[in-house]
Amino acid sequence: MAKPHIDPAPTCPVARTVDLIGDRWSLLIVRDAFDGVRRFGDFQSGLGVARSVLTHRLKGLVEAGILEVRPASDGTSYQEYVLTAKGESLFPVVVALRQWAEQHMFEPHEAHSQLVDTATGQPLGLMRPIDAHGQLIAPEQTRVIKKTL
Amino acid sequence: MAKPHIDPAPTCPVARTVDLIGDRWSLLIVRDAFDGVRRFGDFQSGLGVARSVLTHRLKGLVEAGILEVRPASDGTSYQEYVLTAKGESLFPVVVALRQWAEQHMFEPHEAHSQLVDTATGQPLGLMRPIDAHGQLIAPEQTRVIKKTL
DNA sequence: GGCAACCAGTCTTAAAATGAAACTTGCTGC
DNA sequence: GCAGCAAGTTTCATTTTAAGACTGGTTGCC
Repeated sequence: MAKPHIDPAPTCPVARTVDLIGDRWSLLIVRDAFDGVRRFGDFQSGLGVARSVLTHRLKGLVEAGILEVRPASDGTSYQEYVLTAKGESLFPVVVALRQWAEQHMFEPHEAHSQLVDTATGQPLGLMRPIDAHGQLIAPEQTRVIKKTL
Repeated sequence: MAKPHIDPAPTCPVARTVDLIGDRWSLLIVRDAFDGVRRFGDFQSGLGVARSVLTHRLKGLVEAGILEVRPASDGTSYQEYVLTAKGESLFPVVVALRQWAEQHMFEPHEAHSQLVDTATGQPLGLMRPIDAHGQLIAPEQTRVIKKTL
């Protein structure tokens, strides 16, 4: 793409996040990281992404503080990419995305992987937006206000 | 990007969703749609996206059943792009993304737009992954199982 | 009705990102 | 020591994207 001449620091949180992980690979890297993938080669073969692209994405995610590089835990002198606390906190995003897809992107008879509670083997509860008191809230009951400070 | 030679129908829900809305614009289009934007020109000027790209994205979102085209509500003979039920159900995804960004993508002093409950003016409650009984669940307490049918 | 302005795209072109695979270094295993 | 692996980097052809000119139908207004 040509150099996008857009706001480098949008005040909309959604826009800022999309700037960071709004590409074909970053979110899948994060998903794999939640699954325990840590090594360059494992991300590469698991995702089928070009090495050069993976290099850029990992670098971007590290710079963004979502992943961090650390020495390999298996004794070798290679390195690993591990989710930081900031990266771990993307869990709700990944779960929301997954739940939406499970409901809307598969035919009834179509097989798909599923995220379950390890303890019980049951799928997670549905994530739903709530108001300040924990009551379910619909899109029409919300609005975006300019800025906060 | 060169023609990505990847699985056209991955069994991972996250992957399938990323194939659909994992680009710099689709999610922002959906966000604007939640904000009431409906016309081609309004999406275009609001996002600053190239017209040709917007055309492709809108077409894709319509084909995916996230938006639908309908005659303009203002009496003109133009058309509008409106969220379908499937599109509306992306609300939790957008909210989760927004909440993550509000917490992690802004400096403490930095202004950002905010999503609030229209009735009370208060920000929404935090979305959190829960188990089948509504109890908070952490990433480490979950795992992905192959397929379901 | 006539005409300038507008809407929603399409077309063109140059810059940037991607995919694929070869190439490079520094480990590892034996 | 040496064959092979890990993690990148480089190269090159292809695909997208950005930016903006261009087009056909619609609207506003006199």
